[in-house]
Amino acid sequence: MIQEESPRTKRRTATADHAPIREAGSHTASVLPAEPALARAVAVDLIAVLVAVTGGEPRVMTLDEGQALPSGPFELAHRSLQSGLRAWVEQQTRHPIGYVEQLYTFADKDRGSDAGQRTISISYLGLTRASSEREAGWRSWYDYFPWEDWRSGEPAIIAGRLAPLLRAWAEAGEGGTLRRDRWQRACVTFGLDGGTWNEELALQRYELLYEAGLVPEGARRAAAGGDRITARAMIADHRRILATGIARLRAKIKYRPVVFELMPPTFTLLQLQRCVEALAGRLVHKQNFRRLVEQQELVEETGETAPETVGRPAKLFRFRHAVLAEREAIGTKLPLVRS
Amino acid sequence: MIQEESPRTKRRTATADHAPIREAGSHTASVLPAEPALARAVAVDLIAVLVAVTGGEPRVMTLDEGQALPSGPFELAHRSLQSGLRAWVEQQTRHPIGYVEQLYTFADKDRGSDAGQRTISISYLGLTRASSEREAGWRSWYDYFPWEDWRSGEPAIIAGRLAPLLRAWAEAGEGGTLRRDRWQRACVTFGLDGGTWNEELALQRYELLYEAGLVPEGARRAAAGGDRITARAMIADHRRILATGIARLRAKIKYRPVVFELMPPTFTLLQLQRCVEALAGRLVHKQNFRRLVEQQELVEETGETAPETVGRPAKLFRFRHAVLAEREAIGTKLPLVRS
DNA sequence: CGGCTATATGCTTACTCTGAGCATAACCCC
DNA sequence: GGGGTTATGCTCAGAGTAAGCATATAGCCG
Repeated sequence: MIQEESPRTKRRTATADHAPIREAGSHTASVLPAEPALARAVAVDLIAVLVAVTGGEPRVMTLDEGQALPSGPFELAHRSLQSGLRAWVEQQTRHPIGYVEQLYTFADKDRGSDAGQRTISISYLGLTRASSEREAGWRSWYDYFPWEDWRSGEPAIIAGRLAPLLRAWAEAGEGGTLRRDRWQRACVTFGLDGGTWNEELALQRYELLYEAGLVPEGARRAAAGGDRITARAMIADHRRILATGIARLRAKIKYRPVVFELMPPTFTLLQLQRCVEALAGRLVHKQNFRRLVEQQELVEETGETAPETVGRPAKLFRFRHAVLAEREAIGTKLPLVRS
Repeated sequence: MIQEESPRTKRRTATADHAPIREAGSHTASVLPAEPALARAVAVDLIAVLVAVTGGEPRVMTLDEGQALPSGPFELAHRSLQSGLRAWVEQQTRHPIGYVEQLYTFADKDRGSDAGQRTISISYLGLTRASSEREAGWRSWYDYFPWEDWRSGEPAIIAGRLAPLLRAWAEAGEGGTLRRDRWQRACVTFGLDGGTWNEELALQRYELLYEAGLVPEGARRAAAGGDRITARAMIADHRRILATGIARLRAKIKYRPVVFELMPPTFTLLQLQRCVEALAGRLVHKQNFRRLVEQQELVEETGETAPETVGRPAKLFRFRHAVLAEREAIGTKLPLVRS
């Protein structure tokens, strides 16, 4: 439900059409002197989707028994948003984070606690190398999105639970157009009814489930309580932020060499492939994957071979950091197998 | 220069390694009761990169004689960030904005006026259909980035001014590694020395010029004042935000059908092509462009032909809005001509 | 009317990219 | 040495795409 605009807002904007949002000459003063009350009630939070890959699983750092993403207030001492986040996270994990990227900034009204209080949440995606020890807080992100893991074929939960629930939701819509529209969206995002699975749509899928009232976070809109899906949830909109991070990372590994931020200094090509597969949630054609990685000169041989091997020993590679300077717009494309 | 962390920050984070950024159990209260002072000094601004294409030129809405992007405080009355921005912009332009997308959130310290005051700037990209009348405030974005327009071949400013200035900057670096690194970055981003031009690197190019002290905004680092480049500048970091918007839009038109947000209801394929070319800053192979647009079924014929034509009359098309529902991950790819 | 110009539109060709599969190599174990 | 396992090399066919040739349809001008 849309709240009415406050009288002050109305007065400001209705006086002149095509008037600049902010009057000329006042740009440098970010808070207009006339409206000091506006600054009072805003708090700024930083939220991190911190990702590592261990044991063949993509992990995300969580708190509170997996119910929340790490977050904390943005402080004046921080030079910038990113450095604030980076400092915190590096203190947590002891490793430097190679890669930090801003995800999205949220400020929906229902996020804050009381009225008149508002929180801006700036979320970041961070990649870190897996630590050898198993630390607390790291959870497989497929605990939260079991339908996103297609590495062993289509997850049973889709045909078993999601598809029927989504169809019921679609058919509960009022009007033929709405019904058709809902079902089409379900088919497109979840690859139902002959559609193909697109791993990059993780966020859209979660949002569709939210809209359909099929996740606990959307409980207010949900009809009955029995139609939920068996997956781990999170407080507030943290699971949505996680979905945002997953979608962004899945898209990014295809055109930027960011996977290497998750890898140890040296690795075999199969390890690299498993890492990509863990993130993408789907399998990759081995030979084509090697071809792509090698012909793009993303890696170079160390001359050694991997220890503790079962079959033929694999060569060890390291990331060619030079590519970061040489080119801007390349990455690891995924030669995906047809299902 | 990196500021020291405040004592409070140190105390909070140094007590326990691997401690959660925010203690378990306190997630829903976005501002911790123990730190009410942090919220006091933060203001939130919305900044818009509002784009239209008129007269074959990509235009951006500006204020204050082209020196600033429209911006304004985020208010409590706004339901969400995006709705706040959307409401404002629609009141300005009278047309509904078809497309709004968040760009980036900035909070660098030097943005605010006094110490102890901090501004968070959340920037958005908005697309609107060109209005027939020529309104004030719309400026070609190539006024700000003349090196970005390759539609008539390589802009003279690159070989004439930028390349020499960048080379001088590179050679002024201390140490062979730094010198080589600087020059390599210049070559990659600007396509110098046999490299190819990549129109999506608009932001990196601006940032390189900033770092080299070649734009007035980076004046503090600039050596002499005479080495600037003849282009229109903006206050604060507004030109950087504009570059962010340009880069984002140039990338997006290749995989999402957002160009149509800038087109009138019906148009010829050449008009569509000119619009894409204006945004991308480079020419496109006509026949291949048509093939791509048609075989992706992005448009449908209206049955009419364009009036006021010079040569053979062109068919009129309209955007097939159905594609937005049918597919998620398609768009207008650019069959770019080789230079 | 025929030629000229300008745009629109159709078609072909060569080349690259990529999904997919076959075949071989190098190691371990028994 | 045979079987199992992983690594690695190579080929092939189909899709996608950059580029160019050719034709169609209009206005204009002599």
